[in-house]
Amino acid sequence: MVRTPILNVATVRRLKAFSWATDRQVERLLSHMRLQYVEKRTVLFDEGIPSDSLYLLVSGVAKLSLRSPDDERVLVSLVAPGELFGITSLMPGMHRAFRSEAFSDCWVGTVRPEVFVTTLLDCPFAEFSAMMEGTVGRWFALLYRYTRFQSSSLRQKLALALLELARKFGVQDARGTLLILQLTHEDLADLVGASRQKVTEHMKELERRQVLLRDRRKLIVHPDRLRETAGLPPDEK
Amino acid sequence: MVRTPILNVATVRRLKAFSWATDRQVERLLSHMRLQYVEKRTVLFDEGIPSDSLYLLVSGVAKLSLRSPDDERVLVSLVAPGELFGITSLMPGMHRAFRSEAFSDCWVGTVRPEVFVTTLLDCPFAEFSAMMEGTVGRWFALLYRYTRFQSSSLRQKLALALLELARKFGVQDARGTLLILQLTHEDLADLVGASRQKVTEHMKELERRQVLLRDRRKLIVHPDRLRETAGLPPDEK
DNA sequence: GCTTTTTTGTCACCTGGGTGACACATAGAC
DNA sequence: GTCTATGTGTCACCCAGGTGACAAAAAAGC
Repeated sequence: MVRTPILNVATVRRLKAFSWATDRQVERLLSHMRLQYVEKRTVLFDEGIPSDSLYLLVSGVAKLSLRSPDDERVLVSLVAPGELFGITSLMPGMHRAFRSEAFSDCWVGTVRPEVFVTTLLDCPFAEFSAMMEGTVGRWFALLYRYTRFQSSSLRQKLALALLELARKFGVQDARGTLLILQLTHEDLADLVGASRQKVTEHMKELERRQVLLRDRRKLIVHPDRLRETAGLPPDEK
Repeated sequence: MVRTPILNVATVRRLKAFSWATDRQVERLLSHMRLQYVEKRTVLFDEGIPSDSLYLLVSGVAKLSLRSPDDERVLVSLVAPGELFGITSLMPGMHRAFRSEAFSDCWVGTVRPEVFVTTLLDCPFAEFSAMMEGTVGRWFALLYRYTRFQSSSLRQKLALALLELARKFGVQDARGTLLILQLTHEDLADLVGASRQKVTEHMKELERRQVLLRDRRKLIVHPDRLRETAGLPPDEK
């Protein structure tokens, strides 16, 4: 028989994530939190779905993972009791980057991110969330890239890196997206963690396949084809 | 001759990071921002130093990198004009995780994170910053691990992963730090992106070197020795 | 223009880690 | 206790990508 865990103000305040909050805030938060028992292996949320709740792991162990192009699963992280997860919900219009499932039987608390923010910080959620996007959004994008790197070939890593560069430094051009940046193969090698020589080889190959082309030392890339070679689903914009 | 760029309210409001702010807020922020010209290759901040300013890249390209154990540099990311960086300053007591230097000649704006937060969000910095730690702190820790993975051998990756697990799931024990978690070699393999067989081999090796030991299916690790095998500087706590 | 330095392209060779296969150990299930 | 699952240990073999070396091509100085 499963016992409902005690989740009172004192218990919660002992968690690192809430140690700075007042009793009143924690009390209010708890009154808006839905507590549920989740059996091992149950999926809490899956990659790609809209991100609209924030979770608190009360007991047990949860798991964040993602499915790589060749369908292996990458275990991104294990969540310990007392941790908040599902944090993309704090940024506007985000979708889940990882899948979350119970690694063992868990008790999980769920709150709406708006409630979480307005209760603990008393500032409008929209502003907080825009602020998060402008600041830690970069971390998130990096984490996204690096976790995908995990199970990728060099060619796929290059494609992922070039996609990120195109998003940041790309301008539309008749022939594709022009990167307004002088990058040497060595820079790219440092970015994907490979040797300069192999980067040269793969860049030639990508050029041959018309995934990109070079005008002097400027690159012009084709985002759709990059997504394809990176093994990402087409577009998603 | 270098011209000082125009940095007025209208210009800044056009940046994605500030599009949601009011004119008054942007104006106040600008009045507290120090603008400086930074020549290519100049280091803005280095890994490990206390993180106490927030930066806005006005023009040019900046670079975030880290030095790996074997002294290669990993290029973590390139920063585009209009982006904020040096974001660890928004979390309490953090140190720089990456080195930042000018990839090309740049104009860079500097603000104190307290001013940034209180101006744009009008809530106390201490609370905001504690909130960040409790929520996006996890992302940051993950990013830290994954960027170090980049230039590490499998043994080093295992050590890094085990360190993270020890921090989250470790309890002190006479023989070291006991992980209260049943992990199979397959789980570890998924975590570091390797094959189960090689993980078995390296775990045996780590056991032989007394970096860790096993009691039934529970692991007891030795954080200092893990740091050493991971190629991290000793402790830092 | 010419010279020097930096980048690119291409080798041949080596190695860390992936793969498949199978024996052994352990731990639940009954 | 026995049976079956799942986890661990260890092979032999293969391949993506690292390394070093060097020539050709672009850029940058001057």
